[in-house]
Amino acid sequence: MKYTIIEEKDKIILKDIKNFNPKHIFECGQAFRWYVEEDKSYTTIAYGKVINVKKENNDIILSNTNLQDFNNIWYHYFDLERDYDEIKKELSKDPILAEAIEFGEGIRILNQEPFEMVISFITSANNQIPRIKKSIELMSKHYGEKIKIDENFSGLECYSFPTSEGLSKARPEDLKEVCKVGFRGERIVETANVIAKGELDLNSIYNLTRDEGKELLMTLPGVGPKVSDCILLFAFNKDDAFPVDVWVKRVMEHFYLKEDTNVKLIGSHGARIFGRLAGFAQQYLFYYARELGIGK
DNA sequence: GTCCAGGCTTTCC
DNA sequence: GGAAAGCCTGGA
Repeated sequence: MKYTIIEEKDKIILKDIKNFNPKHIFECGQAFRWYVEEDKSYTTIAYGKVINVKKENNDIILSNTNLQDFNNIWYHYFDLERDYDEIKKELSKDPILAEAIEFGEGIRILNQEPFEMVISFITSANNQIPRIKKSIELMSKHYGEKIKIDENFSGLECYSFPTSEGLSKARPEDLKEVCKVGFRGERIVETANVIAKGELDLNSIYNLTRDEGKELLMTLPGVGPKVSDCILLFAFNKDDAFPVDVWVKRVMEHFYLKEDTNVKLIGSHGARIFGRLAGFAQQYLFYYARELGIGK
């Protein structure tokens, strides 16, 4: 990697780093626990920590952290071991993707926590991003742990995402009334229960293929084809997963298929033309379609 | 076994 | 008032 890591008090600076834009990363649909600050920086909660991510010219400044957490958590969270130049070069052979990549040049696929991804994407079904974010914050506040934050950094209260044990004890009615998850309440509690009891070991999925992991995840209540692909891509590094949501359906029909096509066929088409990089293609296309309103 | 319609909570545009 | 990062159920 060509960038330089500089350590300052409560800060890590990634100097001259390419392929890293906080807006692109957080707003390409993979994450829900982020907040835009007045200076256009992003504050995010993950792995029980709170950090601020700011782009200044060619540098990225991570605040409220240190070198130890950077090495143990954020380096992998931001997928810094991966060479995005190579991915972009390969995908840019497709002229449509070349344009989508230019538009969302700073996208990276985060490595997020499995249980949080499972519950977040169950919550996302037939839902809207502002409401999904709100429900996730409410679940964290009521069933997670309060995170201690240096008051010099922020006076806000932040909570870690709940554990499976924590959420398994929730009542579906409370998730509906307090956390505003609607009909997804039962699914969330039942899924948390299965995982808390060890009937499904999420960690086993790291060693499975996309298809094997998908089959296992789809046994969980509220997890279907689309949600399972999101979990596989955003938590388990299955880069060939190609989640087909309404936006990807629109953009694929608009640019590639030229006709109304069912979701299953769009998924197999994406797998065929993008192969092992389908997940990255999906993220560039999703961000492109959603920001520009393509096909709407 | 596959495919499809209808229902689901509530918020957002 | 329709749509929303879909899933589940029942029937053909």
